[in-house]
Amino acid sequence: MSKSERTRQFIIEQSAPLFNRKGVAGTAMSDVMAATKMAKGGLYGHFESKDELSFAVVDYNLGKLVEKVNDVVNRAVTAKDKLFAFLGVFSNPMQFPVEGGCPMLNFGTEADDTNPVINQKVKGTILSAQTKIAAIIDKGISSGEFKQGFDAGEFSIKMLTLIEGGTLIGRVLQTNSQMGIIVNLLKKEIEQQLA
Amino acid sequence: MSKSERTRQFIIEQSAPLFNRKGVAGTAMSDVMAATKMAKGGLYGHFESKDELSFAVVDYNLGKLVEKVNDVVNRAVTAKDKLFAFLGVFSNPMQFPVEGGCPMLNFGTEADDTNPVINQKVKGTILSAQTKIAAIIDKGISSGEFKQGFDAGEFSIKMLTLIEGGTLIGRVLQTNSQMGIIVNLLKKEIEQQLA
DNA sequence: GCTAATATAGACCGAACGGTCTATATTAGT
DNA sequence: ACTAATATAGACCGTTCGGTCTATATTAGC
Repeated sequence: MSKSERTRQFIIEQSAPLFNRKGVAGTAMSDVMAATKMAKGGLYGHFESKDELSFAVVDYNLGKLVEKVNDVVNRAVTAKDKLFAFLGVFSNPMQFPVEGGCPMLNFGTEADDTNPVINQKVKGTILSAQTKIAAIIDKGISSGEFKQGFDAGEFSIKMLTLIEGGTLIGRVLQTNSQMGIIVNLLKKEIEQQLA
Repeated sequence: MSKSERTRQFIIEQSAPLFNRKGVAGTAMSDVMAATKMAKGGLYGHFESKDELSFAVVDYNLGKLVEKVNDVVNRAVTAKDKLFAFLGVFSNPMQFPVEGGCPMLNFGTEADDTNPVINQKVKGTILSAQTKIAAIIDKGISSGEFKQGFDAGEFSIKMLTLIEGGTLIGRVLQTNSQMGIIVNLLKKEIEQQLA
């Protein structure tokens, strides 16, 4: 990795929590300057606009989340454990790879009306997350771990919806308790589908 | 209502969709000037800062939603119908009283880290919504409409979480279909709790 | 160690931001 | 209809925004 590439990556990493916490519109290049301790000229040598930086940062934040989920899911063996591991990432906000909460939620709400590029990125992440959940369930059914009747499509939608809704409510209420209830609820449902 | 009060209300109403769509940080006073066709001096005669206006607008948007929910819920007679009516408000985005989607979601995500005043307003609305759902269920249990075992606390959390999560995902994916699935799921669960 | 390429700092720019102020309309009370 | 109070327009202000440009460091190849 060249020096330029390393610096670019450094800028993205330092900006990631800023954008995730304050939003794209709410984060100024001066904030990025402060976080990186670089001057404006330095930054604009690596990104030709704030837009370009924000796209890279959104990719980074979404990517970190996906990476984390893949990581814990792949470490688990059974389908049930994989689903539980997936839930675990969202059940504890401290476990989040980037501070500021779930980037799907943060960038999803900000971008929906105003920023089609970012909207598309979030869209892709949400769809792939649902697909991933459904795939785990389908595999679990094939292997005989889950009942035949387990509706993978419906449950994957429900699970991700509850996760995102729970994240929002948890952040607004500044408590983890409701998310705990939600996650336990989902775990119970998963266990009921064990063959 | 005095002229001043009417004008103040007019400004709030014209600004409401702006803030709901573009967010507080994303909406400029120049946008408000355009929407109201008033000059800056006129606006600042009624609000001493953008902050004060944004607080009033958030109150208005949240209030309109609560009002709409109360309206349709009160019109229903049975507990089941009340819950269904509640869901109906969120199932169709066209039914929303203010364009730009659910203000709990919009302002909730924007404010969580940056704006304690707005955060508190959203917090209050979410809690009162959950309380309202739980109250409907409890009444339904008392009247014998619902089973004794219907867990009002848990279900109210689940229902609002699914609603908010579904709203987010619906907005990001730009489709109503997942929300339809979520709402049907909730309706089925409610019907299963009928005595 | 010299040189060519690259990376960076920081002064600078115009535009847009939130906000103020005064002169002028407009209103409401008598 | 006159006047006192109120509401409004729009010029103006300092600040901050995203972005540019040039002079200077710093790097990498030979």
